[in-house]
Amino acid sequence: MKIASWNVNSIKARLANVVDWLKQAEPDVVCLQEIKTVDETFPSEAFEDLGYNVAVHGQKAYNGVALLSKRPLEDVRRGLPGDRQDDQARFIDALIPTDRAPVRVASLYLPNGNPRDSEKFPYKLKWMDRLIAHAKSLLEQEEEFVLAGDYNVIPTSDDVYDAKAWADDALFVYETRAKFYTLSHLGLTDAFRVRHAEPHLYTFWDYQRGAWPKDHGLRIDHLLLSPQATDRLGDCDVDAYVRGWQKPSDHVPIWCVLDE
DNA sequence: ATGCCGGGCGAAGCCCGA
Repeated sequence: MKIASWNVNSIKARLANVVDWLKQAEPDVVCLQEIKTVDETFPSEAFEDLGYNVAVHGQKAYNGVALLSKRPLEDVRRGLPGDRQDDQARFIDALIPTDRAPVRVASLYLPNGNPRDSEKFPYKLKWMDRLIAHAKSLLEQEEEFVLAGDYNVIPTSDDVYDAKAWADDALFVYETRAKFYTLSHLGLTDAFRVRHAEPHLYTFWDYQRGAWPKDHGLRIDHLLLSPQATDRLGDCDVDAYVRGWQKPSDHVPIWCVLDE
């Protein structure tokens, strides 16, 4: 089962790209972020025509996440537990049956957190605390799971083109990375790093300053796997080529295969 | 790294992203 994650930066603006990529990549499950639209205007038909079931947790103009799956999407849950005041659409998960154990797949869009002296930074850290608590409860329930999405976290200096330039950014400061390590140290595996040890491989390149041709990127989209999912991990890679297409997202898909 | 690009909203120019 091939599971992919992609921050598309507006599903309406990116629909043609997403459909073209789906036809080539043929993922079984897709986690989308920054769809930037409400559930009612999400272009579900385009994906249903390709054989996908669709679950959406949308929001007008900002954020918004969705799941596409060729297998059934069961027990769909919208929103990250832990803060009833939080109305930003940044989390959806569902249980997906497979030939082996069912896998719970989450599509998450972790807050950016900049500027660091604004209320956005503590919101990011609190959101990460809630994600840690959610992962703990999934582990306690012994569900096999994949937490996929745009984490807005640069895990190490190997994951950024210029670590010094990003030293004080909310994606890379110590508090952010410490939360990410707390999450992964629960026993989760950064699937990409199982298959790729070499530094300076990215999932995001800014639209500005010629970041793509200069390969000034960041690795901020991640697939974190539970222990049982890690036991099934096959290949894992980034489809960087779509960044070179016309009208690209600034992020590219990351995917992994869970053996069956 | 300062939003220079790109999207939403809504019909110009501001908000937002990383």
